[in-house]
Amino acid sequence: MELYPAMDEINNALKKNHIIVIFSNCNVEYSGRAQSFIAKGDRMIIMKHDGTILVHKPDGRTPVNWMPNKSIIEIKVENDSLEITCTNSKTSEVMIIRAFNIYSITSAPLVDNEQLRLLGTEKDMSDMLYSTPSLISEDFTPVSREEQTKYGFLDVFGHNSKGELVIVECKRYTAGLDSVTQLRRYVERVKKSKGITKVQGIIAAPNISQNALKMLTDWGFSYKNISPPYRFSKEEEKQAKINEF
Amino acid sequence: MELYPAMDEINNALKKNHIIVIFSNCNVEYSGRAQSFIAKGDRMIIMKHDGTILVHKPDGRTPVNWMPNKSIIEIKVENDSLEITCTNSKTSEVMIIRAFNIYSITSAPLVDNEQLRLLGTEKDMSDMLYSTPSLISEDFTPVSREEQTKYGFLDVFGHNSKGELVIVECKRYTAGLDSVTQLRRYVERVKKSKGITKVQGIIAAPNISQNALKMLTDWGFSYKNISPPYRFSKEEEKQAKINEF
DNA sequence: CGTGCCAGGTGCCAT
DNA sequence: ATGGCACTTGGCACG
Repeated sequence: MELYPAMDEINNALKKNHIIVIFSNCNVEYSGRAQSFIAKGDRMIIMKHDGTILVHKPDGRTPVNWMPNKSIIEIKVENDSLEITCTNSKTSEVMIIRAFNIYSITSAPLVDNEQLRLLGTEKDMSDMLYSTPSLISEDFTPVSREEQTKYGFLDVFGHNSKGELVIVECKRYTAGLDSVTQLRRYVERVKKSKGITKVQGIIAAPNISQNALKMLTDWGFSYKNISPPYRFSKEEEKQAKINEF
Repeated sequence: MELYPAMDEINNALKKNHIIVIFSNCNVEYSGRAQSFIAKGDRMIIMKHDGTILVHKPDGRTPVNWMPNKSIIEIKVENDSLEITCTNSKTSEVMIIRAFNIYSITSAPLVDNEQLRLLGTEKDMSDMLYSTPSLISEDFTPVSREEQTKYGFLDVFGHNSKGELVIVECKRYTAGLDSVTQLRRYVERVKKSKGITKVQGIIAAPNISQNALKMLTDWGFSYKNISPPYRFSKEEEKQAKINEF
């Protein structure tokens, strides 16, 4: 495809706020939070109307280069290439794509007002523990969940029958060393704020690494094997079907 | 576009290991590590020949749904839709796309053997501090960098002239509470392993949050303002913006 | 806006 | 495979 017609076609599609996909042989230069370069190769360039730009290799889940939304696109023809300069003033980033061959340009005015509904997050997990505290222990009364208390952000926070405070840190995957240090930080913060020495710390997760478990018990905390919920409730499923029509 | 021809075109492109881009009106259902659903809307579907599948909304950097590589794609025509089922046996995930309208299908045999070269990572930063330790202090002699010592992962590890051990934790962005707890964990590990009480802990970063700085000093550690190579410091960035006008 | 923290995180490299 | 951790992390919620 010739460079000038390609430039015109892209600029037209940009003007119409279309989403644009370009298959091309190009190199990419990036400068901003870091600096990068990738030499000539066949790639897919995606331009979204919010100013997001993605450059994808033929393989892999993650774009090899990208620019955040609200980026500005400028195109000009150089000797042997289409030079696409993407700048973002907010983040002080620049990405320059030099396309030496353009195989195809596709664009379309996509409209999508729907939002993803997701179940099985850590929030769902802490909600579950809040409403069914016996999953943690018969001797646990939750007080707050997923809240920014004055002691910090605590997943589930409550007390036992002796009145001792209990802090539960949820992880939806394997808990590692970082999870334990996080719990420790919360416990220390509460201890210091309240001027008390006895606070129970619990990690609730479907799994925990060996090192993390050792560090956990060394610090006098405990582990409870709990998996996050991951299914829509009956009501939500019904609602999903209704929304479709 | 009719459903049967669309199915044939996609299957042909899959057979040829092309990268495929489909603009369509579809809903998407996901089940695996969590569960999700998004109702009908215009989206871009990308199929890569390594089995990666991405579903993009017209906006945003992140795909609304996706499947990891080595996923298997099966397509069939239902009453009113093209049903694209993506399964990954390794991760036990399933994604089902129901396309009610197919606006366009584009495919191409992209070849890309190049790899991204990236500068300004945390590794580059620890390399810099290792080769130019005076950036930390005139009284600092590094011994190892980015190595799995028997004390754990330490970014830069060394000693001062009094023979006291020094641990430097690098961050290429603003250091937060987690950075401080990470440093503390490393310092404690070394102290315990060596049976010593005096270990210097230093955070090297271009910036540090107020809370993190307080926790850092509370724990007797210190902060050194250092930017990763190839990245402007906060002040330089500000200056750069001023110079633009 | 910065700060904190989850994510269906992803990717890389180590044991 | 599991684990420990950085990432141009991205994204959101809250002070």
